[in-house]
Amino acid sequence: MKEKTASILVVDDEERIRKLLKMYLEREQYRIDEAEDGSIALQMALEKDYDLILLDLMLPGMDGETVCEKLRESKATPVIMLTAKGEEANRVQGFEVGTDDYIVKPFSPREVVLRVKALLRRSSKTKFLETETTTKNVIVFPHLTIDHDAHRVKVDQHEVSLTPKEYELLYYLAQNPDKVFSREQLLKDVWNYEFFGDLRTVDTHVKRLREKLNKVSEEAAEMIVTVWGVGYKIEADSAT
Amino acid sequence: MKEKTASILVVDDEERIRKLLKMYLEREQYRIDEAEDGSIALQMALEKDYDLILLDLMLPGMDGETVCEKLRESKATPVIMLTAKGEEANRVQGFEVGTDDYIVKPFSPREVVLRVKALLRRSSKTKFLETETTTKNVIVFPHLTIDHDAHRVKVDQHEVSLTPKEYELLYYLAQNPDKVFSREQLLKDVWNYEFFGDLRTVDTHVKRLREKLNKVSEEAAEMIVTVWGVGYKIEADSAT
DNA sequence: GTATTTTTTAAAGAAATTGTTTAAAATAAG
DNA sequence: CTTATTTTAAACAATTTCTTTAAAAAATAC
Repeated sequence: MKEKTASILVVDDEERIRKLLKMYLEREQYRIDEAEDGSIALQMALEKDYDLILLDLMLPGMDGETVCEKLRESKATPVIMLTAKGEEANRVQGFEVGTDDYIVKPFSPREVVLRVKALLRRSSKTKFLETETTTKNVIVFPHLTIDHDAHRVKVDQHEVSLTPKEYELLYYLAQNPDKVFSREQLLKDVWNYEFFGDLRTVDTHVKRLREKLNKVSEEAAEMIVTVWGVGYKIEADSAT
Repeated sequence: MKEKTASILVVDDEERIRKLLKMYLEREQYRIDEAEDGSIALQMALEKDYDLILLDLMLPGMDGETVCEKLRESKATPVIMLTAKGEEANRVQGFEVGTDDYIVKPFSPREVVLRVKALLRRSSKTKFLETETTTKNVIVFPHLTIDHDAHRVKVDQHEVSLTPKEYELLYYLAQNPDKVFSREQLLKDVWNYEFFGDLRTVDTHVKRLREKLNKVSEEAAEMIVTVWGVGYKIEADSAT
């Protein structure tokens, strides 16, 4: 099948959020349109066949729920809703308006990209049933295995329990083996967009991560490599 | 070689119900057609050989019973009837017009998927391969056994009596050992589609579940594992 | 219709995670 | 070899998440 880059409509009244999402999604080769007003967004979504819509709940013009509802009258475009934390975030979000997924603000860019990819994969899968390959999200290294669906990390068959941030960090590095990330970049991608903390925070997490891995296997711990003056990376071939 | 997936016709006048069913069934690799009108549904069912039909009782055009009756004149397609709560649900009349099973609204998505699988398995022994999650009738863990047919849970040979929700929750988790579910997802799948309550509801049920299991065996209780920042899972190998 | 059980909500207390700070160790460079 | 810089380590404070408890609401049985 011919690969076509998906086009995505990003709807949020805050420009910095739109730009942030746009930047990260364009990096993944998606084509991005923006809207800051609900009713305009609806118009756009009706005119053009987007592959996915990222939709803020609270919007001028028309709120996200209503946009979604009205859109559903004629289209089945997948929708990911963005909700601010207080905004009944700890309730089950209704699929009654036809939302496919939702993300709570402030999110980490990484999270959004993952969810977008997952939803696009799901929705294209239903379109072409032949693609029945059960996409298992498992990353395997010589001593380390990360099963993302089960949210489980194993070092030499031993399960290692990681905190959320530790897991996120490891998973992010593992997704791009051998690629070095600066502390700034890791903070930007893995942490949420409202966090502007100390760069040493990354060090601390790396330290704790190594510690936990090292309890099982020294080789596994040594996979997380320090690149002096630059940052950190995961080394795929830790031929120690 | 391509594997054949079952095709299902979903008939309901409410769009959100159709979409809901479609979403959950497509997730199980079934192919879904929709109809909102009774007589149109009948036409479709006669033209195409569906493997199963999910049929709402109350329908515009022609009610579910009549659809089923007329269909039976020429076809034996398995039918699951959907009935609203008050809607003469207690009358097992449904079976007289050739219904194979019936589900009372509001149902939990999980329930429908289980019933559909069960009926498909019954109606065609070898025609279809089991989809992703194999529905077993007895699930056995080191200290815990769940006999779904008997609706009975045993911890180290001792029967533990659970409330309906407690049982549903445990059974759902047990069907996907080691897989982590968010509270959100548990509420969506295990609770009925009209429930939009608090995420903490899950915590309370987990707590009581652990409590009951713990009365018999500490190991059994510890099988229900909290994954911080993510959700809950059942651990198959509780080799603590 | 009342009583009982089950489910849900709410709120306080406990536990775990995260971020900051400080000091020590390691590395690179002169 | 010495110094400056960077990274690691460890301890503490702040925050977040989870558990527990109790009480209200809903469903079910009597």
